[in-house]
Amino acid sequence: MESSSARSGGSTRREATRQKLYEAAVTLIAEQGFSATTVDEIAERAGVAKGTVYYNFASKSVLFEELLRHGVGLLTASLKEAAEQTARRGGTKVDALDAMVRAGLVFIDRYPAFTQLYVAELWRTNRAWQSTLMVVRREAVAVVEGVLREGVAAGEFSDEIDVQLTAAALVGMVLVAALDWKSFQPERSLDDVHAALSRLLQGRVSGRV
Amino acid sequence: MESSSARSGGSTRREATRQKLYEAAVTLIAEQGFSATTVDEIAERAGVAKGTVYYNFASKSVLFEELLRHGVGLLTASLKEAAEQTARRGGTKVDALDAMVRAGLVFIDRYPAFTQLYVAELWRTNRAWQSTLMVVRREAVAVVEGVLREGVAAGEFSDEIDVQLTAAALVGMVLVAALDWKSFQPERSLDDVHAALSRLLQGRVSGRV
DNA sequence: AGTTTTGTACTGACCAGTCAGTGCAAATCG
DNA sequence: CGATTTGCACTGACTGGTCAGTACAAAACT
Repeated sequence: MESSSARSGGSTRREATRQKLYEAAVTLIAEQGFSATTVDEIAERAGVAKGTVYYNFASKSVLFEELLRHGVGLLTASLKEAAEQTARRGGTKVDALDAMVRAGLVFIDRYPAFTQLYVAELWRTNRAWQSTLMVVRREAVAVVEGVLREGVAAGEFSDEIDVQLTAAALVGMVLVAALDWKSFQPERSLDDVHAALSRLLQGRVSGRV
Repeated sequence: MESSSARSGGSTRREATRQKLYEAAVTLIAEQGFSATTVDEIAERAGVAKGTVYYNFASKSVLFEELLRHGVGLLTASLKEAAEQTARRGGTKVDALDAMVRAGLVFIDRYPAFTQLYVAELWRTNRAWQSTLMVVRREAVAVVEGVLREGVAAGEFSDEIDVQLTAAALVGMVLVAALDWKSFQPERSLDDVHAALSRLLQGRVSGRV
């Protein structure tokens, strides 16, 4: 009954084409923006005929939306994994936050173009994929908010903190620092960057410990 | 010798038109991005003919570049002012950082569209105004870096902090938190948001004080 | 044998930038 | 004084090019 080549869903060939298109689109759109990137360019960089793009995706915007969903899905999974692993090992909530900072850095290190593109589109309004982006953002930030809330409940964090705003600020801290790293001092190591952010996170900038 | 009608520089009329064009362009580009915004739209929103745009600016990109310079100039000045005022009053460097956080929030509160657009374009590569943006960014971040460096020199901050990266992270923290505030909970007061960020800045989230 | 990809050619909407011309107020002229 | 010129600011129809999306027959995969 079962086919020998394990196929879960679509054919492998088609999946490979879609993957190539994602990769081509992500770098081009990160560099130039959505509107300035042409479908011809995407097809060419993917090494594929233009018709193939439209055989695989209903339109340019749909391609982009699926790309967004795909990418943020990876990030969210990675953040969750980091938080859960820390919990399993009996770490504190600060440890969990720190692990998530690292997971964020690893993600950005691996997919800098996606991150760039995500930031560039996130606060736009009046765009077709706005709602998709909103949903997907909530999922990611919610992971951070969850850890903060648990920390408050456990008495590890002050109950005066504003969970939502603090989560956004933490995400912003990592995002901007990492993009800066990649853009302006790419020779530095991930550990190095992580150490700097850890210090800031734990208030060891101003305070003597 | 001197003319009776004291006119310093350009005519008032022209200046007013340029201002209208700036205002129209900033909101449209923040919403849709540079490439997706047409010159016709900008002209229409400014209540001006298309030709007038080209009478006042050499091209669409030039209009945008001057807009960027103009906006970041305002921000930089405001940050400097905050730092200097704190110094004059004999505040600590943490106080100065805090004052700059507030200045940043005030700026974003007043010019949310500009901030949006700035973030969206900052990490793009291969764009015409890339170099302009780079210069202008350095100026703004340099103000924060300056305060951090002085703090280290004065022994107020650990000399192990990475000035450049920490500055970027702080800017990111304020930027993203503020955009989140404006986008998702605009009813909150500036003081409220400032308080949350202050707490984070001073490590009063996790640390017992 | 059905699915996927290719290559080429095409369409029609859209858009940055141009240009000949208008309106108007101050300056110059006769 | 009235008539004419000058220069600035602005206008909006027009042009030349670009690009998303379509069409389709032949080829390549699985």
